[in-house]
Amino acid sequence: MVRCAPPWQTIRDSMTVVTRFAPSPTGMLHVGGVRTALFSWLYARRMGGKFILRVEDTDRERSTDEAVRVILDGMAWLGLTADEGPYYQTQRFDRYGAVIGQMLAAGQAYHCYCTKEELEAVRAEQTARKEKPRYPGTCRHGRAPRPGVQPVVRFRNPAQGSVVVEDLVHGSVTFQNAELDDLIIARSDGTPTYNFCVVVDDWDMGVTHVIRGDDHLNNTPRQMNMLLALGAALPTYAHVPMILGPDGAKLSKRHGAVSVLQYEEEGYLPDALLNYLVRLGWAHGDQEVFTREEMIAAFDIKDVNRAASAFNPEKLLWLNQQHMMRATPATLVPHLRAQLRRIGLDCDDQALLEGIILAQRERAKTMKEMALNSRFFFAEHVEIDPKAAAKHLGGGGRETLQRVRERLAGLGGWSTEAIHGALEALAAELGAGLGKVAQPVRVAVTGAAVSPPIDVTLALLGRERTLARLDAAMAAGSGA
RNA sequence: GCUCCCUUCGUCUAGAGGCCCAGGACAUAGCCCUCUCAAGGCUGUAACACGGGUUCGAAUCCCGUAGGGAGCGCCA
Repeated sequence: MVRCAPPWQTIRDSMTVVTRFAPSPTGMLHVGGVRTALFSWLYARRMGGKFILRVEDTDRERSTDEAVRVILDGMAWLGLTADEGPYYQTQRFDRYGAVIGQMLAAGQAYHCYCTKEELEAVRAEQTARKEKPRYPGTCRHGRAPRPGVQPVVRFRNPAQGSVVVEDLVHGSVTFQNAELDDLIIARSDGTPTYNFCVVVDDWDMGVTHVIRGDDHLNNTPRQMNMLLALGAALPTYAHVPMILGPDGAKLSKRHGAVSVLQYEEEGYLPDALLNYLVRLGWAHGDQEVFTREEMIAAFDIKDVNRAASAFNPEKLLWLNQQHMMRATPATLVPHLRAQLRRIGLDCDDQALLEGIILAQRERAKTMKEMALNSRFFFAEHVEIDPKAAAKHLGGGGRETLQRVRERLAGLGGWSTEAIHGALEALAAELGAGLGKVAQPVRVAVTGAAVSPPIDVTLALLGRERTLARLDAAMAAGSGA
């Protein structure tokens, strides 16, 4: 992970766009984070720039390996490949320490000997007075070290003037420096804090466009002040709105705030998830379905909306099916195989799997659902749904099955056309509609009253299995 | 409480002063197609948060109000 010559020190083209996704592994990567990552990735791709992945793990207490794994695997599954990284902040502590030392020496930062208890007391008073809780500046103008107190380091924020954030999605936002207090950049144990690390990292890595959740908009002026103090160039900011749960409330575990990998398990296609997420807060005319290439070609961070949007599972489902129906069957085969394996079915017959995909994709919203609906193709014996049997195998049902069996057994070829012709001819002889013949066969062969067209179903199933199941259904019927 | 942000159909959105008694999509209702279920096609219900301005004219500009969100941490 550690490299001798970090790329940002060798490649330094100020003209190219550099974006980054900097998740913190304190919680699972969910759709909210993924969308921010997507916007950064898309923008870099669109501008022919670079996309960096950086893991913000400065909070060693709350960071977990599991969360890091989900970030890495999730990004890989989605195909949001980084041009650099992953970098880890915990491996850059020396660098942060050096910058802090430099700022201390320059008077841009200072030691603060106030204890947590003292500060909490001050905050309590301020809140009681209905004031904004803030650091009172006790140590700002120098203070003798206090025995037994390990000091923190605070950034000396300008007291006067204002900072204007020229945000790509919000426009200009002005903050008064008087509203900003001196934030802690190093804890008493010496470890640097988030707001400081991002600043150093984005600076070192040459990030030109900071695209992140709008919960960071309030942090931006302080970060800009630090960048200014360091003599660094300011990046362009774009604060994208957050995603709400389907109920309009904050994204919760109940819906949405689950690991992205959950969507893989549920049978969603990466392109469909990405397509869904890009349309949350962004649009390109009336277009709903986008391929990756189309997204890259049409995307611009400037077109992103300012308002938060609610996650809608139904539309994701619809889009997933749209992508399933537009994909080349062969590209879906690995997905189908994986889902079949989950339910204990192993099949490596490429032609059969492609045939099933073609037959099933317009009646399944996810690859998981497709696998579930296709079990009868592989099972040794089918369990016949009693309700379906009662409806279609009673009365003359069994007699119909016998006649179908005779026709199919003597059929010259085993194609959808041949099967279709035989069943239709039989229906005509019986003076009934195709349904009168197809439904009993469907129930006998699939166990249910629902399946792809009967000719397609039988063709895929094969003559041997078809006849065996017709026999089994007739035998079961006579026994009852 | 203070600071900042946000507000078009149930949901995602188009709309950058007249093209809008507001368009598309999901969902929903009905119809068509049809061997089942789907997919597909057609039709319908449904929105500019509210109040003032500016203007010949406002969803679009300005000011308020209300509601929602974020930040105010030795969390990120």
